[in-house]
Amino acid sequence: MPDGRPFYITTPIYYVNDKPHIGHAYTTLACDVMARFMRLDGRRVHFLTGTDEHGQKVEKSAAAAGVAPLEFCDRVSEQFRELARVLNISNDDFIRTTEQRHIAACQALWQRLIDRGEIYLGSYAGWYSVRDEAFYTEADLIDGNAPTGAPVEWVEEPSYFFRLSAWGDRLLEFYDRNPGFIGPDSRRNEVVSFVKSGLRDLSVSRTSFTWGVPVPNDPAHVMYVWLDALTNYITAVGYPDVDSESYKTFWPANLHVVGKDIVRFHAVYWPAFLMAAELPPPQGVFAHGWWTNEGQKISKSLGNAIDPYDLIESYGLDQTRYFLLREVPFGQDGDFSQKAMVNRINADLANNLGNLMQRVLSQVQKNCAATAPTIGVLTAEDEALLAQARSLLPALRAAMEKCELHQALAQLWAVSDAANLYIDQQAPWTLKKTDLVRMATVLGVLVEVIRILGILVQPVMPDAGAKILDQLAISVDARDFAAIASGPIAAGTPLPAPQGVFPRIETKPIETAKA
RNA sequence: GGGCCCGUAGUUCAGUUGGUUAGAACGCGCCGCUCAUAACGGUGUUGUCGUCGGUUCGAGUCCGGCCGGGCCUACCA
Repeated sequence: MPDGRPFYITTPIYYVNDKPHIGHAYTTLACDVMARFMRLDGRRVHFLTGTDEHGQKVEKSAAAAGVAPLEFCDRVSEQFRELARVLNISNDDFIRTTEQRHIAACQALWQRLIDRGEIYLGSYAGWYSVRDEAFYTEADLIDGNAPTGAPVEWVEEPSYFFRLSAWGDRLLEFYDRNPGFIGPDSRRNEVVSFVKSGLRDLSVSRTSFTWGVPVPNDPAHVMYVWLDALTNYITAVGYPDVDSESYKTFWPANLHVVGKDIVRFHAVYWPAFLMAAELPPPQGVFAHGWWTNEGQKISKSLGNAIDPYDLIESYGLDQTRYFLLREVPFGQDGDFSQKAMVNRINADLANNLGNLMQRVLSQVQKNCAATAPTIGVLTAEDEALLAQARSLLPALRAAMEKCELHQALAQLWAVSDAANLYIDQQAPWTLKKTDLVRMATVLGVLVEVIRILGILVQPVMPDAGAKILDQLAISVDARDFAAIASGPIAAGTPLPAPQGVFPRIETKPIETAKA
């Protein structure tokens, strides 16, 4: 069980030039759900998140804040750690690109690429705008000026290049052989057409600033931030020690979850870098979408960012986790609204699952002497409901495999629906007057279904899942997926008095939009 | 400009390789139940499946035009 098949999943490392917001929370949450699922399913999981700390922007931001770059990074990186704590994220490691282990990994990878002739020294030339601190291509220019209107000058500077142009065909072949490498399909199409349109060599060093990983044997250059950043995924499992236990176990990663804005870096550059270094590319890259807030695009100018801390405070942690993953098909854009949030919480959590538990357990409490009911002869209806609940695990595995987190939740709730229907049809409150043995069987079947739901809901709602299982007096070592098969709680096991797990929201939605 | 995707009930969306009366959830109306967090169950409700035309015995499901919307089109990350 603990030494099951490895599963290595990563969030992107978050750029410290930005404060944590809903987008970061969402990505990390999705990874956490998959990581927890796999762990409960007996897989050996390595779940990585962290911060990306180099680059010109960070150097500038630090200067603006009047602190040294590393000190600046320390502060912001800590905010991301804090977010992970508050979200109850189960990451196994938190990497920072300023760590020594990472710098060593980057330099080792670089050297390997140099040795193979995949990186060469050339010069980067283009129209540079001092005001924008950016290069523009000929096509970008408008009337000889930058698109921003700033004046530009022709600049050439020495730069190392990665021979990306040589990898187009091999990338296409790789995508072809691994149809599941990029998800969802729409992103895959984009990436394929991007690669088909032809790749140019990639400038992978900079001389215009110093806050980065020094290029080996050429201290005037620091590495291009994406080469640096992407390498974190192998740093964290021990690279360059490819003989290490962790590297051998976890590389290649099973899944890099990313926002849709950084698909190209993960699905094109990263596998190219790795293949060029003769290292195996990751097995999957999945891009999720963006949130809008009450129908509006989130932007700094509108000041309508969604603060994850506000959501948690207003609605509860597990409620927030549930909403973000249930409301929108994973991979698509979605809209956050107070109304939708309250609706999900009340309809799915309070009315459906929460109330199911409450009505079952309160009857058990009153009519079964507060002990687990004795299950007698099963009818076809009993068998059908139990079979439906027991078929969840394989169905959820399939959904997880495809990153269909919303589908997994929909399936869970379909069983909760079925249980609500079953209890109405069986009417144990009527059986109480006519057939106590049958009543116990009905309640016993329901308790078993709730047990299974409680176990399976843990990846998304760890606390709520624990509360559900606490109320069924399930010991902590009987809460993984393997325990599903071990069957109902022994009849006669004392059960505590039921307590509501998911309260309804009766009041008006609370204001969470941050100005 | 080139490429990809989408437009289905009030809302959010499902709709395998074209095939009987187009589905789900939420919302809403009515009925039932009373164990339960005024929750649950039953039942009903509305759709020219964006639009025009084509292929076909038959198209939401394939082809083309048009309208509307979104995304990608590399070196800030």
